[in-house]
Amino acid sequence: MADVAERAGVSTSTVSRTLRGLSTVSPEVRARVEEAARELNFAVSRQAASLVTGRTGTMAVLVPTLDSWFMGAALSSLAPLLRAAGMELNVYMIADLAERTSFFERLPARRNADALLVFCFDLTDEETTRLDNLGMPVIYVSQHVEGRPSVYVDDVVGARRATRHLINLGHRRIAFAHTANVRGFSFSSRERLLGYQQALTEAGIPLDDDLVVATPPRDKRGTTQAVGNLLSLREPPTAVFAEQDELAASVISTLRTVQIQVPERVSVLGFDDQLMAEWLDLSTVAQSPSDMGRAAAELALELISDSEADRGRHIVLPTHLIPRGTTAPPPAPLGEREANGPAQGRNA
Amino acid sequence: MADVAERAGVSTSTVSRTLRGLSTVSPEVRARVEEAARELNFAVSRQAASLVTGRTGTMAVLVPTLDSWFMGAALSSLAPLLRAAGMELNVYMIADLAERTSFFERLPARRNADALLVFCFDLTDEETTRLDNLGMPVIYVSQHVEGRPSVYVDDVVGARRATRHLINLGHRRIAFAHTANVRGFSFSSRERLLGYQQALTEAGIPLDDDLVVATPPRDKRGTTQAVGNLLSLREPPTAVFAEQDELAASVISTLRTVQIQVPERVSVLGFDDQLMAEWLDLSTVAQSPSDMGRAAAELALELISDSEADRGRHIVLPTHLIPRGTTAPPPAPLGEREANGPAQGRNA
DNA sequence: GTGAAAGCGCTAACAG
DNA sequence: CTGTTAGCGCTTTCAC
Repeated sequence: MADVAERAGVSTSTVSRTLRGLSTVSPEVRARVEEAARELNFAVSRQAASLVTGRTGTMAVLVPTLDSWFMGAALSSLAPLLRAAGMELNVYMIADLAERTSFFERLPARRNADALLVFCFDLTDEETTRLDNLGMPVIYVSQHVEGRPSVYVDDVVGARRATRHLINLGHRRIAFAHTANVRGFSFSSRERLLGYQQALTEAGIPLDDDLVVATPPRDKRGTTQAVGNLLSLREPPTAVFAEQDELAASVISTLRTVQIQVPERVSVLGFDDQLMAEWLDLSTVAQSPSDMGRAAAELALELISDSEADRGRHIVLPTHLIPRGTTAPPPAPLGEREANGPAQGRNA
Repeated sequence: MADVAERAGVSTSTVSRTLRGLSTVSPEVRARVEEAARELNFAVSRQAASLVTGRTGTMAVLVPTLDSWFMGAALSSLAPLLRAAGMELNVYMIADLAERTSFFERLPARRNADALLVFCFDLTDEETTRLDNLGMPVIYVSQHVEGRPSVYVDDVVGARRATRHLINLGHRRIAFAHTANVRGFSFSSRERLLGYQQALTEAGIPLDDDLVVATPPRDKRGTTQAVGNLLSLREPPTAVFAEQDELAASVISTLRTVQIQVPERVSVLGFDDQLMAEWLDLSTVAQSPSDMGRAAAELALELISDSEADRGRHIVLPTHLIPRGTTAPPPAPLGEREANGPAQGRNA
């Protein structure tokens, strides 16, 4: 910066003021400084600046993974907002319990960011408390934490609607497939199960633990086994509500492999409405991680600039049921089919 | 840090030495300092540290998007390496030309990172030169730049292999579908087209521009139109090589919508080997963005710590053809089928 | 093995 | 409107 000052024939203060866009610089001096800066390829060191301002110009995000549809969409929509606000994006990815422990022990974000966005974790009270003392606004995304700023969709309601859709179609044996919860790494899964259970109970359908199956994430074999468990039940389900589109896709693929038609024999319903849902003509519950990312970024920027702002605000975004081709009425029971001909004609 | 020093009854120098793990601290003092630091929840300010060391402890990555399979996988595999090296991950996402221009003009990463990983961009010479003067190692990922460290797969070879697979199956009318190149935002696309063309030429099959179609990324309508163009040709293709799995999925979905069986009537081949390729039983060319991310991170760390290291090194990772269920021999020509009965029986 | 002191590059009063 | 000055919190000589 001294170089720029010298070249422009002014003091470093003036260079600093110019580069920060303060209006208290005369136009001609501003022009000289800007040119000098350009010629010297000068860029302000955020490090040095933050040392004195106390602000880092960085937004930190804590994520369980980066290779998921959800995180990709959320971060992609969040990034332009940060850029517009002149902030950088610092990603802390925590993939396992060891990294998690060390993160919460050392809290490396401390003093190195102006706000933290925590995505998708199922945090313990202790962890939440630890974050309270981080010295910066912490926003919870895709999860709600009592008394802290949160942005999420109502997974319970979404899952309840989804299940009701299946019930309305006439299904009574409805399975719920979820990804095995790597401890504390999936907040929504639990909530969606709850919604599923609520819908069944409301409809007077008894809960059956055998209909709830888990599979490790992105594991073809796991899905095959889970589906196998369902198919070998005394009274197998006529519909499967998968907690995520990816899982739904895997379930469909498994069913079709064994010649079980979807939706004629078994209906499958997802959650997310990823791009692939359209390709697969998958019925699903839509949520928008992009909207969540944006809302979270806006909230964070607000909390950074206005320390008076409401620190307990919850932003709840909507979900929508998108009925497509993988859900249909259940086939007629075996007895009736034999008596009345093909199930197709039952409702004609 | 002064607080920690006081609490531990030592000077800040000693605290600094302790926290950085230097061995010139006596065990008992070290213990005292560490406890004081823990009690005070102290975390070193990277900002202040970097001001004097000149190193920021940050790796910057420049990416065109975050919501793609490729970037997700690459960043997910890269993150643990950085974490192990005690570095943070700073993401610059550039989504359009305006952001791109401003990034290269201002180069905000200057002095705010120790190395820069540039992903997937089709850079101009001017941009490359600009990065040369960034004052930190710049590693190009999923693209090669003459004389600069690069990590990539050989898209030309991969695409040639893919095309050859189709030729070997008996196809002669082979289409190439690629995503419309938003100017300068897709390096691989061009290379894959080249490989496709080479394979055809080697096999003595004339190139036909009508067989090369483009569609905006992730645009169902665009795909429908592109496929429509192919189907309405005087001599339509019997195989489509899609430059990405996602595009292949979209093509298959379009074809099936109009009752054109895959692979009986038209074969479809992808590139990437995403998870969805398995669900769709999609034949494809596998590449590993995870390996690329890891290799890039390792290379970057090496270049940071060893300024003598070879700055022109290229790391080329392999691709593999994964034949699955969406590629098959072409149907017998119409004339022959009429003469000889169903195509199925032709080779019996 | 430890402390004192200088200074990294910048911003924020405060004068002028 | 601009310059001078004093740190921000750390690391790094250099003494001891």
